[in-house]
Parts: sequence; C-alpha cells; structure tokens
Amino acid sequence: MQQYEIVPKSTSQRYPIYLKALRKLKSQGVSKVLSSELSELVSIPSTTIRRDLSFIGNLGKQGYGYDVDKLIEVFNHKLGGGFDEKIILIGVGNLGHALLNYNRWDYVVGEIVMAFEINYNLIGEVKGIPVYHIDELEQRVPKDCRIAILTASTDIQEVVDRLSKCGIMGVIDFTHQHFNVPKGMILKEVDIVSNIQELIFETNSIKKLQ
Amino acid sequence: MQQYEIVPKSTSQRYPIYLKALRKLKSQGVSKVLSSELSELVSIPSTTIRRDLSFIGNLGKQGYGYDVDKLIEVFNHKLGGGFDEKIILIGVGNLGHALLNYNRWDYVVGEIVMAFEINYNLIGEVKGIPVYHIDELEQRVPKDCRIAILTASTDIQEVVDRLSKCGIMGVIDFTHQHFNVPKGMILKEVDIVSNIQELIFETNSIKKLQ
DNA sequence: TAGTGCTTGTTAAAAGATGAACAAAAGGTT
DNA sequence: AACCTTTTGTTCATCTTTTAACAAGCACTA
Repeated sequence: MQQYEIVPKSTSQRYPIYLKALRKLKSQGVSKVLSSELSELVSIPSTTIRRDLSFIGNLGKQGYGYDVDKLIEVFNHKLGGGFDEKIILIGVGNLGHALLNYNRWDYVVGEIVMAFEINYNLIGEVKGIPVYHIDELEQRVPKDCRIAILTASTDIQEVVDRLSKCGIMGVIDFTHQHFNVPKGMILKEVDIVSNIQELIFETNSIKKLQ
Repeated sequence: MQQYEIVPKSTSQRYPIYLKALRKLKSQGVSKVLSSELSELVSIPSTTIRRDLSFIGNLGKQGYGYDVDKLIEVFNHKLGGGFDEKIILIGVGNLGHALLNYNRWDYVVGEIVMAFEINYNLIGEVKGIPVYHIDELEQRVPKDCRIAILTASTDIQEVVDRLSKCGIMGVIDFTHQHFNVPKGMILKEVDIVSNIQELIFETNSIKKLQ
C-alpha cells in the first residue's frame, strides 16, 4: 500500500475504465472478480490492474479476488460518485444546448448548475438551468465549483483566465481552439475531430505495414 | 529521416494539436514558423516537436524554420485532410442528432454519410443524411468506409462485432458503456463522464497534497 | 487447526517517452 | 565565395510506464 504516493497520470486515466467495467459486472449480478477476469474485460494486463488498484489501498484479498461492490464504492468516492459535483457550462450554442439537454451524467458525477453566454438572446433558462451573461461570471460562480465545461467562446483565453481566478481547477474543453491554461489548472480536451484524425492516421499506418 | 519507423502512439496523439495550432497561425497570416515558436503556442518542448515532425520527413530547413503551408498540407494528407473520409453514425438519439446537425468537421476530415437506428420512428432522413434501420447495416455500409461513430445502442457488443465484419477499422465511442473491440479495431473514447471523473480525481489529489 | 492452493501486492527489469545537447545543414553577409 | 549565424534533425541520458516474476497472505478443506 502506497497511500500517499502520487498516482501516475496514466493510472488515473484508467480508473474510469475500471469503474465502467465494474458497473457492467454488477449489473450482471457478479459480486466477486479476479484481476485476471477484469483484465480480459478491459484489455489491460492483470498486473497493471493490480498495481493501479494498489495505489488506492489494499482492496483485494489474496486467494479470493476483489469484491465488486466494494470496488465500485471506492471508485465512486474517488471519482466523484458523491453525485454532487457542481459543474458550470460556458457557451450555450448548439453543442452547449445539447449538453444541457443530455445532462445524463447527473447520476454519475454531478450536474450542470448554471451556464454562461455572451449572446444576450440566449440568456435566461434552459431545462430549468439558469443561463447568465458571461459578464456575471465572477459574481455567480458558486464557491464550491471546481469544474467547467467549455463549448465555445470568443476571447477564450480571457475566459479561461477568469475561470481560474474564480477557483475553477479543471476544464473540459470542446472548443477546437488553442489556448494556454494557467498553472495549476487541469485541461481535458474532448475533440471529436482530433480523435477522427488520430484514427485516420493510425488506420493508414496499419494499411502500410501490411 | 526515419520514414519507415513506426510512429509512437504518444507522437501521433500530438499531431492533431500541431495541425490545430498551424491552422491558427495561417489564419493570422503567418507563413513561417520555428519549432521554438510552435513550442510556445502548444506548450510542448521544441525538441519534442522537431522529433515528432521528423517521423514524417525532413519538413524544415536549417537556419530557417518550417513553412506553415507546407506543414499544413502534409498534416492534412496524413490526418485525413483529403476531406473525403466517409463516416457512419450509429444511433440517432439526442446526441446523434446533435452530431448530425453539427457535422462541422466536413471541412476537416470528411462527413457522416449515413446513420443507423434501432428505433423505427427515427428511420428516414436528418439534414439530408439517410437514416437506416440497424438491420440493414451489412447491406448499406459503403465498402470504403473505415470509421464509425457510436452514440448509443442496445446490444452494443453485437453492433461492434458486426461493424468489424463490415470493414470498419476505427470507432469513436460516445456511449459510456463497456465493450470489447475485435482485434485490429482501434477504439477512441470520447467520454465526457470519464473526463470529468479524471478531473475530479486529479483535483482531489492536488487538494490532499496541499 | 494445520496444510494446501490460489490470488493479491510488490519488486525489479524491460520498454517507452522525454528533453538537453550537439553535429549537420541551410540562410545571411561581407 | 568564404564565413558566421541560425535552426533543424538526431543522439543519448534521464525519467516514466509497463509487465513478468515472486513472496506474502488469505481462503478453504479435512
């Protein structure tokens, strides 16, 4: 057990994968799982899984395996399964609207509690979630809000800097724009185009090798 | 120049970042760029950039830098800038609809040419793009189609296996569900929930360290 | 309760990714 | 045309990540 060691980035990126697989197992009525079984499910070597899990604590039992419920509980806790994360949304255009309508992660991590827009015509309310003008950012953002979803904005760099000053620690970025994140802020890009480009590049490589 | 060496995964994941920055430069009228300038823009060390580029070929000139247009052209070619990639969409629910409406990547990588649904009420057409029933998958998918976007489906594992048999080599997955990809198929997850979970985990870690 | 068999948690070696340093090659200038 | 300056392409040492191997520890049975 290495409770206070820093969890490698690559490891923390696998945690959501494990949680996803564990939820599936639970839904199938499975209550116990071996690292080797989980390995088959997620296509990650069992050794890697065991090491990843050991960062969180001694979760398994030798000669027995891991308790699915216990693992899900731990992951829920670690990955925001308090279900109460307050998320703000910047930009209520096409995509922003879709996210507000979708908002299906409310059972998993939390919910979008408010949105901000630069266009006055879009100010008001969507699905019961208030939409404020971006000028009101500093005065409206809740103190305990850490995460923002960025769908679109002019002056994106300025908005990001202001978000940082409001205490936002992590940003999910849907804009295809480039900007710098202030020190300490974590950026996660969700870029469909980049993903498709990687796919094209990698499938091209495969063709050439054959 | 190491033309036939395999490009590291980590490198190919940076290519779309470079292309994005280069497009921005071009839009600003910049025609020449140094690796050090690009480095500032994308927050990646210049050495890493130069090594990444050298996998593709000798694209720069010593004592001069890189020609922006040339770089964009090369990347466009390598990353699917033929603009003619035929993409299929599985699932025309909330998110699927949003993607069809959005479909803004047509100038970047290609376009969604058809969609499939299990719900008969949604069969027909959206924005001029035909929506077929999932049963017609094998008979409708074009031979030269390599990439599928997966937004939602029951029996997701079955659908993925069928896609593989249709010649699909890469899948962009929006489903937040767990499934196995057949050997040789490449999976890119675009999972907002997973990203938020990672953010929550990582921001929690930061708090504890302080 | 003692012993056997199984699976975890950990170690250590191998593989992969990064970035500092520099040689090679082109542009500039006189 | 020779030289100096600049910037690339590449090498190598360092750091990170992965995974094979195994000791430690628990469950299960008689």
